[in-house]
Amino acid sequence: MLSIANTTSGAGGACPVSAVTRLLGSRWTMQLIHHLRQPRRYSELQALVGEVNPATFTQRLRFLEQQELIMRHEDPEHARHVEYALTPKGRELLPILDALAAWAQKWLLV
Amino acid sequence: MLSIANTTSGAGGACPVSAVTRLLGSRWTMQLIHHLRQPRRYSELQALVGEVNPATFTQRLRFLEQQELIMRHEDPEHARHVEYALTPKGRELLPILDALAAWAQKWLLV
DNA sequence: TTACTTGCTATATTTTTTGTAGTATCATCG
DNA sequence: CGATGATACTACAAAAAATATAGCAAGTAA
Repeated sequence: MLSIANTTSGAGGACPVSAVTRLLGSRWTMQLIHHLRQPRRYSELQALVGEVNPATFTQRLRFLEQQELIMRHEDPEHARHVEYALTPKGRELLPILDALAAWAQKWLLV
Repeated sequence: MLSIANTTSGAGGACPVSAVTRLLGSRWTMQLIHHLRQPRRYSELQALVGEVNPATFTQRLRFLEQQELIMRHEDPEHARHVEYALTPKGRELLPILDALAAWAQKWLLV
């Protein structure tokens, strides 16, 4: 039996889909990861993602860092130069985001 | 000017990932679709998804129906019997949810 | 020196989500 | 036949999340 199937019965506790949405479900998260395909600086990322509020944006970065989906790297030579990059854990979401993007291309942006 | 503007996103308008998150980004949405692998009645779905608030839950169902990801079917014989099911558009998200679940299995649930 | 950029933080306001209660309609049981 | 219970919601106040806007310290460029 598939492990996905038997988790559908519970009250959402151990269901992997609900586990995922606790990580990726809040606003901007998926865009953020998407735009971190290559390492980016704070302001760069902010511009790419769009109309994000800086407080939310920073909070999301901190959360994703804490969950080990991204890494924050501050250049000690030049402070004020901060780069964010995906961890392996985060990088493995990219094919899924690609699939979502393909779905969107097909069904949304015709 | 840097090449930020001519990428897929710019200000988030036409980026397929941001388009997707406008549909799936709010809470419960992905769980909802996941549990609609087979058609379900309102209360059944509610129990599966877990601790959802009924107002949010209904709002989400209405929104997904409006976006044509799910269909609402009311049995005319027995009113009060309502079933929700995925449309083809919605059904094509299931492999992606499977991939997310697999990612969760690997990285989240030991 | 002065102005500007970067990577944030602070605060008040708006929007979303929640908790809890309630309701109309029907079926079923006694 | 009336009481009881389930179903599919709706209503409304309160809590939580997101937003707009302003500001700030440290560095960099002119």
